[in-house]
Amino acid sequence: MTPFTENVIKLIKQIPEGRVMTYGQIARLAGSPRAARQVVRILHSMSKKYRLPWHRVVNAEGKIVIKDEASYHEQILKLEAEGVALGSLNEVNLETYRWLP
DNA sequence: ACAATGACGGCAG
DNA sequence: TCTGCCGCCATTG
Repeated sequence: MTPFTENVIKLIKQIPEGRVMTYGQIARLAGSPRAARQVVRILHSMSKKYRLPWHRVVNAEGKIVIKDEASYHEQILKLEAEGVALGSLNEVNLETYRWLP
């Protein structure tokens, strides 16, 4: 476990309901501005071991770019359940929902 | 132990 | 403006 990983986990756990963060934003706050992929990896693997709100993390466009379709739909449902309005292309209005720590 | 990969992002062309 | 390539580095096979 690295400090970066811990930071990422902490940040994700801090995201309130009804808000979202982007991968790049998390990477930046965790100390590695270009390490979005690590955030992805951490989310992917850690969400299984820890209970992380991974569904509150979207890409820089506010869209969900997950490969696994089951998880993709699950994320949409969870976001809607928390009050996040999704566009016709399942995109989040980051101006409105982006969480700033 | 080593190589490939991965829910992305930014800069270059 | 839009497309594509490269960086990033922990985790997984």
